[in-house]
Amino acid sequence: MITEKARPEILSLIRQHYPQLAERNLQDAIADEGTIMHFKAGSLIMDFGAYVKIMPLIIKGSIKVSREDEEGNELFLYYLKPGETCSMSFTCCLMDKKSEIRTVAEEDTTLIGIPTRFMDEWMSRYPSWKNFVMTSYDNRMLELVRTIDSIAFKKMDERLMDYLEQKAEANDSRTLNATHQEIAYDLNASREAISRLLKQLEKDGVVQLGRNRIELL
Amino acid sequence: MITEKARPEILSLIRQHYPQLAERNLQDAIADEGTIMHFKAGSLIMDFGAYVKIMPLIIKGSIKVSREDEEGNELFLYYLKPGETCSMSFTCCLMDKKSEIRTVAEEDTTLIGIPTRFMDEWMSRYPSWKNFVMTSYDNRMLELVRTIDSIAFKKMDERLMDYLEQKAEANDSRTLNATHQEIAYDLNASREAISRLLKQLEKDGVVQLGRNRIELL
DNA sequence: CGGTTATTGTGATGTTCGTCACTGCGGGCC
DNA sequence: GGCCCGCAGTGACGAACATCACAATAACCG
Repeated sequence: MITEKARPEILSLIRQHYPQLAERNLQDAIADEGTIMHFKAGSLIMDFGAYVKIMPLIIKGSIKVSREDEEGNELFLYYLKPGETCSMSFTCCLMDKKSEIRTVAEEDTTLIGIPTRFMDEWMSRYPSWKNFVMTSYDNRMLELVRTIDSIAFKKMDERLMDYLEQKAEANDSRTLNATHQEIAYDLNASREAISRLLKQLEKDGVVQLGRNRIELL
Repeated sequence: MITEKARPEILSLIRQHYPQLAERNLQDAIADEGTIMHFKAGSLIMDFGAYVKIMPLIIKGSIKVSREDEEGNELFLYYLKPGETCSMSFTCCLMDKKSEIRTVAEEDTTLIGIPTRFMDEWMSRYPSWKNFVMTSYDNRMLELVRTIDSIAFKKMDERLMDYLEQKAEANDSRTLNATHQEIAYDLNASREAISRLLKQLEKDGVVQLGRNRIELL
């Protein structure tokens, strides 16, 4: 992970990716207090149980958010993309609580990290910040409900297709690099089941498979 | 549903059930704008797709929150109890969006309804209101993540036990009135499966079954 | 190039439900 | 009492995976 302070650059990035944060004073505050951070694809940004110290405003790339239970079962929840933030971090900040989720850089990712101590103050001071935070919450909530729908109501083949589509979008590419085992972990399924379903999808002409590679057609 | 304006009573209820909303001005505002509402057990408070017009502060009873997909599959999410509010309503208000959930009174329930147009203004004006809203969001988020854990990682017998425990708590009674079919709907399972699992739980000495009645031991 | 390791394919078998087709039971109501 | 009807119990069968045990490739590396 590489960090840098770069006031003018932050200003420009915010204006470009977060136009809804329109107040000049807020933009200045972000430029003053924020830090540009770079994460390499695959690097762990925040693990379960970690105390969150920054709130990320994502600029470039994408972040995979997932959940793990006590026994180590893992489950993919959703991706965060540029223009979005992690609402989970948000409450962790305010409440000084441990993280319930894990975040990993899906691609090479750039974000502006805001130290948590400003969250609360800005909520009262800048209406557009308040709206941004509330909207983020709402979007994440919706994302979680959709995840619930998916797990509760859909069968594995459909969940798999949804997953592949989401991953393709997060990576801006219809050709995905992933092993069947990794996918199985994300969907909390067995590798064999995923292999067989992928084979079926290939037979159906929906994907093309290679070693470590899945191409969506 | 019965509603009433009752300024002094609202003041007293708020102080009793929402001590964290400590600001006098806020309490006055709630008393001025809020309405006491009563719902009979089983009555529908808000359906899918409805536009939310009030935010409920629950005083007495409990509310069942559930989700339904396009094909009509239903799934129980969580209960709301006194001292809590429905964060989902909250964003619906702000964004003027349709509801993603259904809420039904589990017991006879009393709540204070706050018209949605005050939500936003109060957020900026009263820090304790802002904190209350943020905390509610966080709690609901956590509740959703726990629901995901339950569906994704647990088998039906464990989910059933969890469900019964939650229902017992919501109803303040270890003796529940419900048909196997109703439970099956809430867990998105088949009646037969629930019947068999309950029978097994009875054999294990965990519950005692009767017609329309389940007693937790 | 050969050997090692990561990845994928495949068959056999078991478990957890879902579905279907009934039976039995209990309570209310004519 | 006899009749319904909603609820609960039950057996048979199948579908959707999980699990286990390997075989078959493909990549990688000294």
